[in-house]
Amino acid sequence: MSIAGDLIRGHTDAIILARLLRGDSYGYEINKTISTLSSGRFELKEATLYTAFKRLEELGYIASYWGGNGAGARRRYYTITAAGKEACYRLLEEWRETKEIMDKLLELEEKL
Amino acid sequence: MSIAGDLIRGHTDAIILARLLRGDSYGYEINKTISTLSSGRFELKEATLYTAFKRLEELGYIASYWGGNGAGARRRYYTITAAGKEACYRLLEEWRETKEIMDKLLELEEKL
DNA sequence: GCGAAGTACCTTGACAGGTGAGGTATCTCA
DNA sequence: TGAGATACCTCACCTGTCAAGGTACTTCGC
Repeated sequence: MSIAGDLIRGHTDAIILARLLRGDSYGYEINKTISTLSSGRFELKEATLYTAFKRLEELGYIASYWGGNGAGARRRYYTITAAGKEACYRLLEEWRETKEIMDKLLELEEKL
Repeated sequence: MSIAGDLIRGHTDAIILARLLRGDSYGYEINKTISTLSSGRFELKEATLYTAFKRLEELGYIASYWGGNGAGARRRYYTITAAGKEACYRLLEEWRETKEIMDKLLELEEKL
């Protein structure tokens, strides 16, 4: 694992919601997409993914339905809800802020 | 709290090491610096900070010594070790990578 | 002289999220 | 028929955060 799990902790929800913002999807596909987009450097473990789905559904941020299976087992699709969209935008904003602050804190050359 | 604790999880070590890279310091001061640099939006809780110190010292990334007290109680100063510097550079690189990947994963407009 | 406020450190227990390991079921292709 | 890909799910464990609580010293105002 090139990127430690704790680095994505707190970001998994944002990642999943952002993915669903682009259209309904199912676990296996989301996992593949993340892996592909990150060139294999990020990897959401299956257990992490499915617990996240459960959490997000309980929060009312996503909803699920059984969809047709393509090649393989049946798929459970997820849609993002209105509340989920709001949460997603909030998380995206938080990410922007986190980046900004982290860069400031890690910067080696700035003077206090 | 504007930025949730889980967002910095996995980054606390990097923050502390990066701070020590700029010179020896002690817990209370580091905490203040972080709070100041982030305009109060980030806040490492004391318990988190001291457990991190302990962890980092056990890993051999930092070393401590009792220093003169300025105004108030005695201070325990921390220095970054050679191993700590290495770790710090590695963590900084990881942060750069994390940012890049996260931006890709959260991006709403890109086409697959 | 006394109390409040600031400086400075530390520990404990609870909690939440990530994950290894394990399990189930279906479909395709050789 | 068996391997490999697709697809889902759960449990027990580990680690890091943090609320709460504690100690001790100094300065400053009253």
